[in-house]
Amino acid sequence: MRKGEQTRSKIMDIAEAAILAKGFDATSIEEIIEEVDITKSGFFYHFKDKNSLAIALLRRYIDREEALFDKLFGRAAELHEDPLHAFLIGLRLFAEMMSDLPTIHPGCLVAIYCYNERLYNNEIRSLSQESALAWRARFQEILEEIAAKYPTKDEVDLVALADMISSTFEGGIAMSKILRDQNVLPDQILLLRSYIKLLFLD
Amino acid sequence: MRKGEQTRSKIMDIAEAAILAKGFDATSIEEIIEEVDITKSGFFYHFKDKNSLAIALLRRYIDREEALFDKLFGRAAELHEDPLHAFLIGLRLFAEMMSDLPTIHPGCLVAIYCYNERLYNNEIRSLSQESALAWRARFQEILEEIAAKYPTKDEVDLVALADMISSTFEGGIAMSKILRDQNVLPDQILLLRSYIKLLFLD
DNA sequence: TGTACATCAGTGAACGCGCGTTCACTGATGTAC
DNA sequence: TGTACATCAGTGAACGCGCGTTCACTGATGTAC
Repeated sequence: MRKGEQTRSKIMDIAEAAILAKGFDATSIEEIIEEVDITKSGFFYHFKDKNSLAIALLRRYIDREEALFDKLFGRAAELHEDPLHAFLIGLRLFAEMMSDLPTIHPGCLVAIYCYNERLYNNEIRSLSQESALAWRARFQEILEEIAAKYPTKDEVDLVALADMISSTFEGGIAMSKILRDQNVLPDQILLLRSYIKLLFLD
Repeated sequence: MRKGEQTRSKIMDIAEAAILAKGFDATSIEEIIEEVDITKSGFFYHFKDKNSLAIALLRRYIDREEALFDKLFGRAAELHEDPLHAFLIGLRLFAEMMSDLPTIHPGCLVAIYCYNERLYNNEIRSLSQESALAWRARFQEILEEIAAKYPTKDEVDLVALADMISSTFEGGIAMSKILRDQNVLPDQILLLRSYIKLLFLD
């Protein structure tokens, strides 16, 4: 890795942590560069303005989240050939991962941005929406495969059910933060899992 | 209502709308007073600083939310004497109310603050946590009454289940905003209702 | 009923500071010949 | 192998503006006697 790339990702790491903890506006370039140990002009060598930092962080975050879900539910599919049981395993792996964090989940950048929304910033809104639609598509596909094999015990819209995974994630993070209790997020994921089980099984 | 009180609540109304739309830091006193049509000193006559506006807004928001839940689930209890069915009715009323909003749900102040968190501000953190604990207590009581009568079809922690109502609310709002689709929130509440039904009934 | 004083609900001007941004410059490293 | 030039990865100083906050003052309304 070239030196510039190293500095650039150091800026992004530190900025992301600060933004997740305090919000975008409350995080100043000044405090970022102090921790990175470069000057302000050094920052502007890597990012043309603060907004392009925000966008770079969002892109990276979305890619990582995507990769995480690939890994998680890919692994689950390896462990069981039945789509429903694989999904239930995936949700448990997900809950375990959220439970094993050393601290409270730092938060979701997409949610942060949606609560720090500047009306003029269309790119961030579009990126966020697209990533939420990608999550929806991912889970919708899984759920349709399940529904083709298992009849549901209650009448539900599979698109809304697909959104429930993201919604549980966002809600669980928010409640974990508000209650200052890191167990809330994994517990909510397990409740979601319980619902999926009751909905499709026995 | 005295003139001062009128101005004060006008400041709060306008500030709340702006904060829910853009976040706390992104909302300047300048833009608030312009819409209220007073001078900056007029603002500081009513609030000693920006932070005390934040606290006043949070207290009012929590009180209103509390009153809304009282009304909703009180009405539901009038409509059915059985605790489970009353709760299911309450959740449907809740979903309907969120569905009938003229626009996308403006957001939850508690969540906004948790994502705009200044580390130094303990009062806001405590107020938020207390209100989340109050929501938990409210729903835990209902759920225990239900569980005493109906055995659950899956092993669940009633405290986590009580948090699920708040979590669904927060997650649904966030996903509604991210997806720019106001149906997401009521749909998620209905899925929560479906889970409660499958968990306790038949 | 009139006067004196207090409180209410603000105004107007100024201040200072932090923050994002710009711009001219620079030493170190890489590349072409 | 040495020289010329280009690119990389920044530095240092300055700027301007918006923002939260302060402070001395003021007209309107309320209250006591």
